[in-house]
Amino acid sequence: MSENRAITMDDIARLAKVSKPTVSRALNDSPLVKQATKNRVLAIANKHGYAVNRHAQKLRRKRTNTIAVSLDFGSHQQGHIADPFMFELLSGVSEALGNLNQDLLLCAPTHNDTEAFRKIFWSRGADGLIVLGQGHREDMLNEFAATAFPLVVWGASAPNANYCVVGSDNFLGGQLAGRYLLRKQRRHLLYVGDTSFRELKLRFDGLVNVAHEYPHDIEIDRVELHNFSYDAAYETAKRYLDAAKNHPDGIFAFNDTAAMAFISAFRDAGIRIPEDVSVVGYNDIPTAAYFTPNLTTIRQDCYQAGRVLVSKLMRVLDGDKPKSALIKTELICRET
Amino acid sequence: MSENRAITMDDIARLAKVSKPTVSRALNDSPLVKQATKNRVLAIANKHGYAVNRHAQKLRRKRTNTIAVSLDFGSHQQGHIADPFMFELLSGVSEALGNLNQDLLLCAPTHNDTEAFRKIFWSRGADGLIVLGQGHREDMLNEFAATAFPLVVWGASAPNANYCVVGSDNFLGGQLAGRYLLRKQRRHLLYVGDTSFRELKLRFDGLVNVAHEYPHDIEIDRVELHNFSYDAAYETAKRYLDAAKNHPDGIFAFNDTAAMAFISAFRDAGIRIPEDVSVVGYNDIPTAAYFTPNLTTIRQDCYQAGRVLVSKLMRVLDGDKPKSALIKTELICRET
DNA sequence: AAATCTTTTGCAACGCGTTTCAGAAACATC
DNA sequence: GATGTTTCTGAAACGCGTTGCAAAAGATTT
Repeated sequence: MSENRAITMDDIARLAKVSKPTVSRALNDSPLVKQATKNRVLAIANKHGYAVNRHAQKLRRKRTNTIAVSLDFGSHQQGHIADPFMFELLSGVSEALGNLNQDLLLCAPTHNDTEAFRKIFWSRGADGLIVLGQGHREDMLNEFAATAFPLVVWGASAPNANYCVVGSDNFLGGQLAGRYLLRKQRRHLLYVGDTSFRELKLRFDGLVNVAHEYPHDIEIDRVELHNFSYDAAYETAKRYLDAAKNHPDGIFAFNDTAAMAFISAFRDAGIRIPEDVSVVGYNDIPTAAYFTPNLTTIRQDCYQAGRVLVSKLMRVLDGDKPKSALIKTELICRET
Repeated sequence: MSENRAITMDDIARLAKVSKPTVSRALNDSPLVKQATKNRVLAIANKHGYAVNRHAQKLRRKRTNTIAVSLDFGSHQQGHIADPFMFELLSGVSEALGNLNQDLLLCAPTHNDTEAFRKIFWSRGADGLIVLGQGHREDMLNEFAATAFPLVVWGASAPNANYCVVGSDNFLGGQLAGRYLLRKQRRHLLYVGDTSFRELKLRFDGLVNVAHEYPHDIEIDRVELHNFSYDAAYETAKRYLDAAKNHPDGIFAFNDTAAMAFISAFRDAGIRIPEDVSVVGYNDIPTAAYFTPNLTTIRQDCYQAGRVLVSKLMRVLDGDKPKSALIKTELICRET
């Protein structure tokens, strides 16, 4: 075990008394090699704990079987990190990649991610890129896609996007939330979220759409929330309540954290929830189910999301130009 | 942009009218190359968006500048995933690795991770391994370490561990929780956690230690919780309450999720929290601060954790045998 | 047994940087 | 101007698999 030089394919070849190409072919289960030879080579390789040097391999082949995944954790300074949902999404992607025997190179984008991503790609660090959370980088991503950079993005598809986007059916999500609130006899709705993000705008649109088709007059407010932390949401809720003459009776928040923050702020202001105000969140993060009150929310299937993201990317790698896709989106009703 | 053949170092050499080795040295900022030449080469390389083929590079050099990180998400079937704290830890590790220009290869261990890990290492997929959550795999890890497999583990150090372990000061964490509960005049404590995990045993020990040094008689119960999901914890809490004649007035749970589950179960049983029972969790996950009631908990500094894990591993890679280390551990008191 | 076709195997080249070592160029010393 | 140093550059080899192609071995046909 303690040889200082790593064991190579040449060693295996010598031990098996065949040539190096034969070993290579045997390990790759090539039909060119006789079964008996294959067995012998494999046995010897196993016995010696041989593993192909993947850099030599990747150098020669042109595929690296590695997918870069970009996930914005948020910075140390900001302190707060991505929505817990992103973790589940990462989990789904990880599983899907694992099933396809692809390595997962995790990248936390920094200030100039453009350069970083390009570098990874140009240097053959990965065959393609999965971006979890496009944020406001649509232009960059479009530019990437234009230069045949294989990528797939989690989010909402822009009309002019020339790359494949996989995401929750945000419009439907908004509709589901809207219908739920209207069914609860709510008439004055509040949407909480930064509509400069395409996903969040679609959720708002879905809400508005349902409200407009409703036979009664529905009032819809909107609070633009530019910071994703709980504390910022809480503060925003406070300010909103201070400024508003009458408070809404239904809230649809762009994520569960914001929903929880608004619930807390409203409660702290003496408003009863769920009696006076119904609230719907988004993502069904783990704590949503046991928040007090249990949070009604919109769930996305993160495992399906992972699978779809990965399979789309594989098609991109094959030269296809797959269509964007929507992930199963459903209301999880937790009214007590 | 659309040449089908990727640009190589030879191309840059030709364009800069120097030899390939000179380009290599210029890109690596070697003192052997004249500054003027360096500038010229770099300019040309930049202009053409050249990036070193990292597989050729890694093949030749013996370091890959890649660190594998093993993170157990839990399986699709189980559905539930790792503690949110793991996400923060991953974030910390990611940041620390990024600062050192190391790539992060994310591995979700499967049924036979032993083989998987070995393969990664033997195949030069990574220089070393960071294991987030050793679980019950101490033997495997010991075996790994014995064969000069560079690894660092997040968790608690076993007496016989021959690898470096970085983790929260679990004993201190238990003490902090214990002191907090005793300060609140609690006399009948309950520890919730699977003490077959070394970390969780230490937390229990810390609690017991403080109780024993206390001038009054303290009763300590223990519930072994083998499933990490909220629902399982809730069920366990229910069963515990059904079986117990009198309930405890202080709870220390091995993580925040379990703490929340116990709080909910106790409340659902008509027990007032925090009036009747004080509860302390562990990890300070994002939702802890805005759970109702706000959860008092033990916080670990995940960024420091990431930094320490990475720097220890770097020392292992340099042939050192660094000592295990404890991470800053503090009580976050959120009594209202 | 010779001729033909298949199935297996091996030689040599290749992919793309890095490193060793020798040699050229530039500069200093006498 | 000859000699010795120091600084810089390039030729060639190397790291380790994979692949094109030719050759060997074996099977089949005549």
